[in-house]
Amino acid sequence: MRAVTIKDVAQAAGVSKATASRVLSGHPATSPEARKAVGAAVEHLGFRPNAQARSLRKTRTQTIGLLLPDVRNPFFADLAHAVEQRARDFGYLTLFGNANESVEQQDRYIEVMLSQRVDGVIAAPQGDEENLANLLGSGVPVVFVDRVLDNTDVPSVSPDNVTGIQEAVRHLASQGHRRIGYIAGPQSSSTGRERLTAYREAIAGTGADDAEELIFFGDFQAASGAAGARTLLELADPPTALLAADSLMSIGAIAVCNQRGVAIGSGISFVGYDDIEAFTLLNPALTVIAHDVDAMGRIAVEMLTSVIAGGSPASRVLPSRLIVRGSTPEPSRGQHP
Amino acid sequence: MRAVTIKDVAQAAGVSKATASRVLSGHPATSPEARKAVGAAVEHLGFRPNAQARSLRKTRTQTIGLLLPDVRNPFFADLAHAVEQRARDFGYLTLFGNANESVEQQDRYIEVMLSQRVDGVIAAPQGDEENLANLLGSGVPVVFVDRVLDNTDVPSVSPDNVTGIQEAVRHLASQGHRRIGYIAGPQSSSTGRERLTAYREAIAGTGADDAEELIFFGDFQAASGAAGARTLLELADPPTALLAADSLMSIGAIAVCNQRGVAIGSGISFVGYDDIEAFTLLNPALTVIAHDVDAMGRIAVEMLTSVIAGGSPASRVLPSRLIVRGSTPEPSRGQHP
DNA sequence: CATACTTGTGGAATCGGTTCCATGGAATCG
DNA sequence: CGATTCCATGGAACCGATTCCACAAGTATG
Repeated sequence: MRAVTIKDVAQAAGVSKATASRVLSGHPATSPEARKAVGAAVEHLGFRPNAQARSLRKTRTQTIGLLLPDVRNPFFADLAHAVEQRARDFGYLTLFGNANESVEQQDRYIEVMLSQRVDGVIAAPQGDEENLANLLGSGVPVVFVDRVLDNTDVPSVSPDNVTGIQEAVRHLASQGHRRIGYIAGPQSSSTGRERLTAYREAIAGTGADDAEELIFFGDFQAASGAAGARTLLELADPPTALLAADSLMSIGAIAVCNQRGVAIGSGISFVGYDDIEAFTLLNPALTVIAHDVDAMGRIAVEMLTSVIAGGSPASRVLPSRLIVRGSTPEPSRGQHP
Repeated sequence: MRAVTIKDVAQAAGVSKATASRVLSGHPATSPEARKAVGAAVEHLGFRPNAQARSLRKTRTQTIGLLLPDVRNPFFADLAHAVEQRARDFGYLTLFGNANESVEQQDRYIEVMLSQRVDGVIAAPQGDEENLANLLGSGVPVVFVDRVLDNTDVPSVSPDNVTGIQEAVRHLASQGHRRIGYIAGPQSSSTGRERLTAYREAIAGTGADDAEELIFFGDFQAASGAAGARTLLELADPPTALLAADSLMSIGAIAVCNQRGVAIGSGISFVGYDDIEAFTLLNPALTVIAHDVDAMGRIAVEMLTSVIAGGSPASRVLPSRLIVRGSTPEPSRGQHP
């Protein structure tokens, strides 16, 4: 069962390969008769062009690579979905690479994508420039998403890591909280660093307790969120409010609070990161720092197509905002401040 | 900045293209000198073989397609991750196709995958055989995962849709529940049909109330779970326990219960489907029907490699089991039966 | 009416690898 | 020692599309 080729189509239509190809690619210099004959042959034979052969000849593959740390993280799943949908609009196929939170696997995927000759890459980078040297040195158009690397001039779309945290800290302080625990992300990522700085500045601005013991350093994974909650709850003078720097660490921390019978909303106030669907299930629902993941994915694709076309779009920072729900109630309503 | 080709490598190493190719593909008939020279040239020039050209000549692309309804569903995200990891072990790249719960997009992705000449496809099919005619008629090896299509002899890995539901219904009945509401999946999918049949048989077996009004037909999406919970809670004689046939409908239903102040665990008992991480956050934690998603993904890949190798592996059904947690408490402990 | 410009077409080259086949030299055998 | 086998190698064909180029026929222009 050999696949049908354009040669078979040409033969069946009584024209040359060249003419068949022109008809199929919508070239204007084709006669109505040729169009009709080729169309009929394609239909009859069930011809499906070989994408490999096409992209070998053209230099474009109409494929972009999307390099993510982990699809199982709801934030990245949403991002993947948004990127894929928008890429489709531009006629691009998206090749997902799941680095599985490892720089080695990230490197392997970079190699694969370059071998596949993707037309461009959208990456949420892990590690530093060195880990991405292959990609950055390849000349392939790249756009960073969610995270940024210093010392590079790669265009990026990232969330505003300052405003959301600021609003959250002020919100908690205005409710009388003085000890606000913070489960930080890894300082190797721009996101982790910027959010921590924002937390420190906001704490200083409100005059709340700035003890270093209130900060736990996690790694954006659920387990580290759990570890953070344990550590902070066991302090001699434990925090009355918790703030976590990403969705998975929020999940881990909430699980620990539940296990220990520390009731969220009454026993402790909690602000999570990313407005994922599951957070609305909690009772009370979670106050979160939200940003528009769909927009982030869409814009990343648009920026990449611009880079592919030879442009050099400016990096963008998308707004974050605090969505107040039941997990950070007014002190008068049962919260011990 | 033209890409480095094997011709450049051959030239730099002072050998022919043929020899360079043999060295690169590990052909035994190569001299140590040739290996050394080619190796050095590859290193020096930064050669990266063009996957397009290679798969054009060989008939294999070392790529498999994974066709899923929606990555944003945590169950499918986990499945995607498992498939990708296992495929990697076999030297395959995974091309994700997100059908976005639409048969049109599914069809589009089938076309893309066939054009890309994937070596095989793992699919959680939507619709019926007709919607997959292109794929099934193409001669490309296919394995179904999670869902099954009748009237086809495609090998599949699916969860045991009977045992888990049975255990859940018996568990609830043994706690004294007589009216057990069921939020069913779409009857167009094998999973939806089998789970409903299991529910009906289990209800009959325990002698609980088998009123048709206790069954709501959803579509495996969160919104339909919410609609189901609303409808069932508004019955003149509402159920004292709810059971939902997938994770997203569970999420929707739980959200509605929370909104209405119907406390899960005390106001109503609830059994969810799929043991996703977020469910453990709930307080009380959710009793669920769980199955081993990782195993499902791994086995699907193994079966597909077997089909690619010319075998015809037997379909497999993986066990489900009930994990009892706080959302279905003993009646004596605060549950009104 | 001769020249120039379109228009549709087919032959052939091309993209970057892999692989068949022929060749020459070294090793092995009777 | 001659015949056979083995090994490493290079030339050339090939995979399936696209595209350059030349050409023939038809149309517009001076």
